Amino acid sequence: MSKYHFNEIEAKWQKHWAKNQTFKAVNPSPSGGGQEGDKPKYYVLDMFPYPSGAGLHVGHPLGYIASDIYARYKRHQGFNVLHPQGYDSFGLPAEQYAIQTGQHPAKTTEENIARYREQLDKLGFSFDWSREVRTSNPEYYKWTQWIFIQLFESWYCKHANKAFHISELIEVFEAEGNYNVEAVCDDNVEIFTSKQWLDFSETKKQEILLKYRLTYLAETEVNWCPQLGTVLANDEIVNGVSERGGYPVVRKKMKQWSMRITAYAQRLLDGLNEIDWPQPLKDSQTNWIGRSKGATVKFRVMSSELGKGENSSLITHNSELEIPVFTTRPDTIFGVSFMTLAPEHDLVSKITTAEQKEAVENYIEATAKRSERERMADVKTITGVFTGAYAEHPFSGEQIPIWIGDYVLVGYGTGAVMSVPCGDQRDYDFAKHFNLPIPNIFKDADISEEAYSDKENTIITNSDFLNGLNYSEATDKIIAALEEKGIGKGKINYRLRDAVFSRQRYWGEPFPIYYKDGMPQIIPTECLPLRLPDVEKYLPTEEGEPPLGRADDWAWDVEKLSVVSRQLIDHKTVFPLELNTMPGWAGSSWYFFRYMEDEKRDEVFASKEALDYWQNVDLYIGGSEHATGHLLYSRFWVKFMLDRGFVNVEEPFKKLINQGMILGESALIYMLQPTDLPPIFISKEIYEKEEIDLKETGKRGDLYDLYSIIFKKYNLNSPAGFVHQTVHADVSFVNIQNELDIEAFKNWRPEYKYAIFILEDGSVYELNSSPSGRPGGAFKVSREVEKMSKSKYNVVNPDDICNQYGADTLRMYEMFLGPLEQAKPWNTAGITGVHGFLKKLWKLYHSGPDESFYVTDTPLSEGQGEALKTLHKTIKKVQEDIENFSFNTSVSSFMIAVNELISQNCNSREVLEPLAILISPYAPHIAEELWQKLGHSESIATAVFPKFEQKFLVESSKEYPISFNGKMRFTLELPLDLTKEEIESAVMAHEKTAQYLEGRAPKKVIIVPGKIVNIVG
RNA sequence: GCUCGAGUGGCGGAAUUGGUAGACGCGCUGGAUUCAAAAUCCAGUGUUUUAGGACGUGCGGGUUCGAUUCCCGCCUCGAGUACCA
Repeated sequence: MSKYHFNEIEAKWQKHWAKNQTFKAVNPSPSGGGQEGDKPKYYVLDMFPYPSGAGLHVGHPLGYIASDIYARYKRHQGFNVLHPQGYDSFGLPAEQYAIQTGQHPAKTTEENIARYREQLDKLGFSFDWSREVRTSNPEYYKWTQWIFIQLFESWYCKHANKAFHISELIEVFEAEGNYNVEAVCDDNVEIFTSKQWLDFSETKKQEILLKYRLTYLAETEVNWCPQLGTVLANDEIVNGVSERGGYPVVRKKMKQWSMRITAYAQRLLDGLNEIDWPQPLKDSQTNWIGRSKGATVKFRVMSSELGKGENSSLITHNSELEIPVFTTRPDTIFGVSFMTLAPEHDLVSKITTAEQKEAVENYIEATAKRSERERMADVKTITGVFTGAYAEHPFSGEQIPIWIGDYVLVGYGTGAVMSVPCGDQRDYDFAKHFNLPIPNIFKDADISEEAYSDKENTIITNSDFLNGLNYSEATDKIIAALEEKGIGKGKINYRLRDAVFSRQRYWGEPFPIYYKDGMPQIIPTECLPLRLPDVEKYLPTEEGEPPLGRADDWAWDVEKLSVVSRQLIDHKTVFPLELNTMPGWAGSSWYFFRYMEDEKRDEVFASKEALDYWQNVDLYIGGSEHATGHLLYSRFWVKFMLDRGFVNVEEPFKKLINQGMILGESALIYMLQPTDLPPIFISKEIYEKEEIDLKETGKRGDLYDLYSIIFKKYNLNSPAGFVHQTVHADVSFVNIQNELDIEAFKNWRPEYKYAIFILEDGSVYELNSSPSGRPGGAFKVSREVEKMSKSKYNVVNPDDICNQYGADTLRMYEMFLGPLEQAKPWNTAGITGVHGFLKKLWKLYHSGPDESFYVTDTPLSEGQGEALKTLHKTIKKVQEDIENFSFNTSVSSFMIAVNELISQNCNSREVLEPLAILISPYAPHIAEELWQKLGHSESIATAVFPKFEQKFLVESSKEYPISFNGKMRFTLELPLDLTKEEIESAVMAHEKTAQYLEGRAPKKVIIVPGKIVNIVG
């Protein structure tokens, strides 16, 4: 009578939840009272998606399902749960699409969001949509701009180790100049007194302040991608090409906004100890920040004319030039035999001698031509050139030749190294290649083949006052000596660079900045948002300006306090606005705070009460690809916002889980494309057999005979070469046996319409063969596991699965696939098992006549304890599993429980009611339906999670495994309250024991009560 | 190269503190039901065997009464990162 009609049930409850706002989170009232205020809070967040035109595929929901299970579980546990969702809706694809079609990105974004929402709703997530955010929404990016202004108006004090308002810095400048200021700032800041400061012009003051601001403008060498017409951050480049599109990237100097994230390097590192994140993710942040401890040392350049003279005693130290280097091994300073500068180093042109000038210039030109990618790919080739100049060793006074080489990177450290060939492999290789001396300063170390880089197990020698010391002793002593001489000091260096924050794009947040006398000025915060202007085209201008350069109304009137036409720019009251926009990570670096606010969104980014209540994200779920992007930038912004008192947490995400990627199983087809024929497709086994035969015998076989028949038929000569290629077929044309739907495939592409197919049985399928006369053989494709992508036609849409099996099945199946954090290929082979389970679950509650709902209220009597045992075993397991994010194993537990309860003919409310709650985080729709049938009018969402009671699991006896020498031989049921001695005598008395002992006396009997018995003998 | 992770049946995977290896599901085999099919239900399913057993968690060793689990050395695969001084 009542079958499991999942489609009806799911639609019904999705509608019900939306209508009743079942999952709306409520902030406690400011007075502190209210029902919600009594509950502990819990904040579960997914990394919000970029709404792409392709829609959701089955991989997207994996993390959302996991977080939804957790959020629902926490509601059952009595928490006030915040589980919101939104869209990271600024981004390149919408803009690329706009360039191609002229369609406004806002419109495509809107459409894509609508589709995403429809797909998400079908999966039954318990999101509170009333708090949705969209980063491209002006009401939202108003606050992104606001935060930018706060960064602009802040500086970082190294002494207090936090950020302060810029006005506090100005006060210091006015009172005493900048002599005592310890700030994170540009390298080239001049020292001035308070008087000098007061005498500076306004523009000069602004210029100086810009060197201190946490976001600043600087001429920086950036990764420029000509095809995309924009700058890319380091984490947007993969293997020297752009992450999106795979276009080449070149180095280029541009005036760009940067974020002084380096100010926070140490705190970003330290914070990792406070948060519960996967170790690999923490490791990659640690590597990205790249802390290394060492020292800076200044080497004085010798006057080059004298330096090359034979009589070195004549050399005077009158050279003004110094080369600072950073080294992690100051203890090896007496091993320095040359120095190497990066080709781009500023000093190169100043120190190069006349004789070497030509060689050096040629070398610099040659390296500049090599792209970053070539330079990276070709690490083996050693190149370099001598500058002709020498430096003086700070302790021995020896002259050290100065070389340039492209193994030294201008962007790291000081762009120069002191080369110690005996201790560093790169220096060693360079020295060998150019025949430079390799003095050995390690006692008993063999450096005939390679450098000796083990710093722990060595004693320094040939090193003057460092002789006989080990690494750490020598390091301490040399740093003290350097500091005493004033030519160096201990230093921590970070690999982390300041983050470039400008993008030459349209579809991003406009900077709230205009330019007066070339200096950036902020737009008053009360005028925000500064809305993105309309443009006719989304491309850069002919002059190479970003797309915003095309906007007519894009100037700032300081009197009217509004955006006006560019025509009106007079640099007196109307000024040009910034043309760049912010990068994708701007909006995603603080969105988690926005969800906390539900009412005063116009007044604040999030109110103090909301921030105080929700604090930070308790559980964050998303992909590991954001390890060094989003997850680092968010942490940086949160630390900054804490410093300035806008929020009250040091870290945004307390616990983080990376869900593994669901991969697609692409369908690949072998193809031969003759010049005058439609393509010929070859079934998998036929092709692969031929490949093997060809390899083994060197002869072409059956497949080539088939080809010649085909070619003959069309009066063609066989092509000279048989070049096969593989093409992707849409996975929807392929069934579970990897057989292709040939007709669907032919209709897919016009060029395949007349294609010829060689089937698995060797027969040929052509256009002319009528469907009835079609040969019996199937056509098989080969499979390859790849990332799901539109271009590989391996995308599986969750909607199809939902229609066929239901959202509850999809949810449970995705969890059942394997551990959450593991990457796994999508394969629907097992889905029927999970679907069958839900049908059985339904049946368990419908054991009445004609499959009608039947649950009895009669309490279980003594003898029916088995059902309660099953229930409590399951409660225990499921609760542990959820808390350990081991969702795959709890699905098995549910299967076991339902199988057992069916065989026990259980229909008791005492068991079936708690079971419905247990399962509701996983399969919420069926659980709600059963809950309602059980007679409840309230949603199951906040029903109290069943309490595990040990008493139902107490056993009186145990089936002991009896093993001999560690091998299990038989089992023996014994009461659990026996002592060791009693167990031993019971086991020894058993006939099988004697049989396995074969007359030997046991040497030893190990008894672990409640676990095992092991007899050694 | 470096860092991290993983190797278990035909497949996805389980075994959370060292204690009966292979839970659960898929697939496969046989059976029941059916005119037939779907669906459903029942039984079996690591390999091997002389039917007692032997072997079995990437490979080789070790610790232990006992190792998928701990230690040492290797192999393979995956991810990240890369001339970082």
